[in-house]
Amino acid sequence: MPELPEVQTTVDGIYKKTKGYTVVDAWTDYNSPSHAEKNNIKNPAFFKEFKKKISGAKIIRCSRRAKNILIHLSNQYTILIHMKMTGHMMFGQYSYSSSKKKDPWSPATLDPKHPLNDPFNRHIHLVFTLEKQSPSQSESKHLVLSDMRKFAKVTLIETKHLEASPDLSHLGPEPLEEQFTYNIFVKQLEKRGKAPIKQALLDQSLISGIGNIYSDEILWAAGVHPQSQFLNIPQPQRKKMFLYTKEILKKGIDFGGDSMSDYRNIDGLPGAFQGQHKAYRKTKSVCEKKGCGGTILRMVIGSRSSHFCSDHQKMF
DNA sequence: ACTAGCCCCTGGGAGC
DNA sequence: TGCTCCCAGGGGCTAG
Repeated sequence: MPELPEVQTTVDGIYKKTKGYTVVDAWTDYNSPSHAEKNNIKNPAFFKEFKKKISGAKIIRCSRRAKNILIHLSNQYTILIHMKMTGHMMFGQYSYSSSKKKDPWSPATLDPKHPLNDPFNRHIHLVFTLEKQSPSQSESKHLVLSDMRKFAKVTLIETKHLEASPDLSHLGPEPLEEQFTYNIFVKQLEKRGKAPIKQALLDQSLISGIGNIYSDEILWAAGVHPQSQFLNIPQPQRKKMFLYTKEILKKGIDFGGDSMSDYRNIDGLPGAFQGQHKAYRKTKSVCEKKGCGGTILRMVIGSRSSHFCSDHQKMF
């Protein structure tokens, strides 16, 4: 599922592929007005306005805040995309078939082995048609959102109001920024110092961008049991948690994200971090820590599954 | 001010 | 083979 490293990889990919392109059209089949928020393209009236406002605008920059993709347009608006569980963005050439009611968009290529033909890439519910305005490159390209379970949220915010918007204003600091120091890490986690540390790490208002996979991996590396309370964790383990938070998130980016589930990059290709897991979804396997010999267990904490070593992850 | 639990959604896997 | 049921979970929301 897209966490900080997957979203960062996506954002970098979108920027590389789409900078300088102009949005000329948008299409969606998200349509759940009974549950949709007012400011979400799942609301048909909102989508109509959304499409009108983004059409003709140029993509000038792309950035990330927590697990949100931010596509900044030349007209002072920013498209905000939260991919939730199963969303991922891809860039390429697609064609539309009006005869197919379900998933009518497919890659223009017919080669079944082409990465865009991966079944996980065939749940396209949002399409931006992009054009370069130079006559030599007038061919249309598409930036699409594949989202098997349709949890994604897409909205449009005036760029100057971004940080103050309800989507971003509650978010805690970015763990990979230089300003994110050990003191800030401690200060943030102390706010929920009595909650299981697993839940505190997932709390986006404390630290941004960590999800279920990376929190399991950070706690495994630091040797901390997921049910420990932060207030009881001694300083050496706290320092390890801090260092591994940065290190493991960076490693996730270096490996191109985690595709154990359905995350794919901008080209429709899987990342490789799933091969690096030490804990997440390794239930019943032998702990890989040198000389440990423990077993990876699974436990539900805060209605999220948590994976940890029975032996070297200590309860504090 | 907490937290537990529901909800959105669909494909994959287990069990029969 | 095919049906039913359970599970995956980010984050918004409500109820307690």
